[in-house]
Amino acid sequence: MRASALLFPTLREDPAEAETVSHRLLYRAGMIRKTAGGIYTYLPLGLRVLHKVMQIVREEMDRAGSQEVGLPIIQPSELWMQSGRWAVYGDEMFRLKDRHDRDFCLGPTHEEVITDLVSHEVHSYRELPLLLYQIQNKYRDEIRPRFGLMRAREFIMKDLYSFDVDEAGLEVSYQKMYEAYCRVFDRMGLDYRVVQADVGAIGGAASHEFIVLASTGESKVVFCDGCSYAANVEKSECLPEPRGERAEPAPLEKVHTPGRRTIAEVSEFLGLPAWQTAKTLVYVADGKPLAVMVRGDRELNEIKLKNFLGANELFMADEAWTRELTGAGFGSLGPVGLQLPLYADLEVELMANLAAGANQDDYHYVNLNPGRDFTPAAYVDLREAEAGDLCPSCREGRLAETRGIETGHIFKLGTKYSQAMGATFMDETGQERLMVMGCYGIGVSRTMAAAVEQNNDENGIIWPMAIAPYQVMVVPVNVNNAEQREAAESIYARLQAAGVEVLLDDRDERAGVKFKDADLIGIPLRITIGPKSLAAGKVEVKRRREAEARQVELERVVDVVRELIAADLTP
RNA sequence: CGGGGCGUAGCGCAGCUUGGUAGCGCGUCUGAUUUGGGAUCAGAAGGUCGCAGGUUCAAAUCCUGUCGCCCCGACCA
Repeated sequence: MRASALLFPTLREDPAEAETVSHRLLYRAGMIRKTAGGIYTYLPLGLRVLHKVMQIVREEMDRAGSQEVGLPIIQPSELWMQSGRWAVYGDEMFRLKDRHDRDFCLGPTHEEVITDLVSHEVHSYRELPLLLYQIQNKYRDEIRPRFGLMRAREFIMKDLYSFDVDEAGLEVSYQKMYEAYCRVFDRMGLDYRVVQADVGAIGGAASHEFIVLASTGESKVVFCDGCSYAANVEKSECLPEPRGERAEPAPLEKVHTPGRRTIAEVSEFLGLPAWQTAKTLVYVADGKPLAVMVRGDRELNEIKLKNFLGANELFMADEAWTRELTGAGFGSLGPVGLQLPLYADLEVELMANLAAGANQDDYHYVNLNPGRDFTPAAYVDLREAEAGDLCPSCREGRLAETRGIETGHIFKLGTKYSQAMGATFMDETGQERLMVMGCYGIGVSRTMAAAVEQNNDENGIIWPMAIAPYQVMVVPVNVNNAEQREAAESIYARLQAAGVEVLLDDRDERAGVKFKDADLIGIPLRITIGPKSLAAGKVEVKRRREAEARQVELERVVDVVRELIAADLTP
């Protein structure tokens, strides 16, 4: 491709609307443009990256023994009514009507459609296991689309569904996918972690997330320094460990704490460390209020609470409602005299002489002791894991914390959808049985953004070789110089002939402009053809990631480039 | 939906407080001189000031409504 003919409108300045690195750089590099909130247009360079990601995904899904299908974007409401999700899915689903006033939606996911298909077309254990996938646009009317491609309303996803005769079969399919996903992210050259995840609304038995590490990521994960344990903080189990010496219970005391609301303010005022305080929070689960208590220096994990309660809807009560229920506002809540069901984190049981609110504005109790002064309905694992925690798996190592972007998620679904959609088969004994399903997603467009989020510098994107829009950019310093132009054309032709994806910057621009653009769009290799080296029969070959270029004889250029590409394409 | 911010030329912004000829930088077009890290000079094009009402002799500016966008929170690939 010639840069003179390529549509890649690079920008010198950051677009005002873009906050995150990937959004900014993809925009500036002329790879994406916004068409509406959370809806993007892919320009030629951006689309090439997407295609590369898709191709790697496709190859690995095929290699794992699955088959590609094309499912409809527009889906009839009947299927969703059958699974019960038409009512449950809520505002996140784009809904539309046809001219006959029939209800449809834009597919946010495809469990219904695929299970319906399989229920009609597959009837025997002899046809199982079956793994089907597609790569397609998904539509979710996000409450708040943001971060460019990271959380869009229209996005590209690879979704794969497995159908097995039993749990053991599902286990095999799940394992296959786990490995296929690792190969996908390995091949793309991304630094990622596989972590245990919460199953969320999709439901099912087990789940892993594939997290591309990036400090700007939305997901927080913990991993053990001693064993292979890794989990999303939403999921990670917390083992209770006592902190400090277990003191003898002291007499309960009520203290005036004027204006002290936060844990930091209260602990400073009382002269106690935060871990000797506790915070009490009032929540509403499916309309019923309740209170939860965690150590002052910990964070409540709402997902754990939601799972424990088996609640569909959970939110924190606002201050007015909280006051109505407890008699005090935020900052003075505590377990004593509470007229609500109270659930305390496991750690609370190990605490002694702790401080907490008195359910009276500006008053706290000190020397509270669980069992003596208050008794929760239950002690439950409710807090969010954090760095330094004891590993729940090996019980020896300590957890470290990192952030990342969830680019893949695999679930064991079980029979939830096969039951609802009537996906059954005849087994060897003539018995009709439900298929056991799994579902497996990769956010293709999000992966593109995650790759940028992880690979960039002050000059722009640094694409991993495997997903770069072009592998090499050939830059003659001055196209008006015949010698340089001819050398560039010759190298361009030879590289193309050798099957290298090459972009020739034949624009009549100053060298600086071309270098800036090459860096911004992140082409991994650059061949610079300038007067100095050309006089010696050489050109410069520079890796985007490195500062220094190497001098290469003209006739060796193709070989050197191929070697560099091969070295950067991890198996 | 709650909180915060913003809509003025393709992009980034000023002007609005105190109403009175719509401005700057980048980009674009023409010409010249340039050509190894976003050139210089000369000239030019380009804007219903998001939209709709209202106040006023007069509105980008004041008022009301509305639409859209961005950021923070509850959702998720």
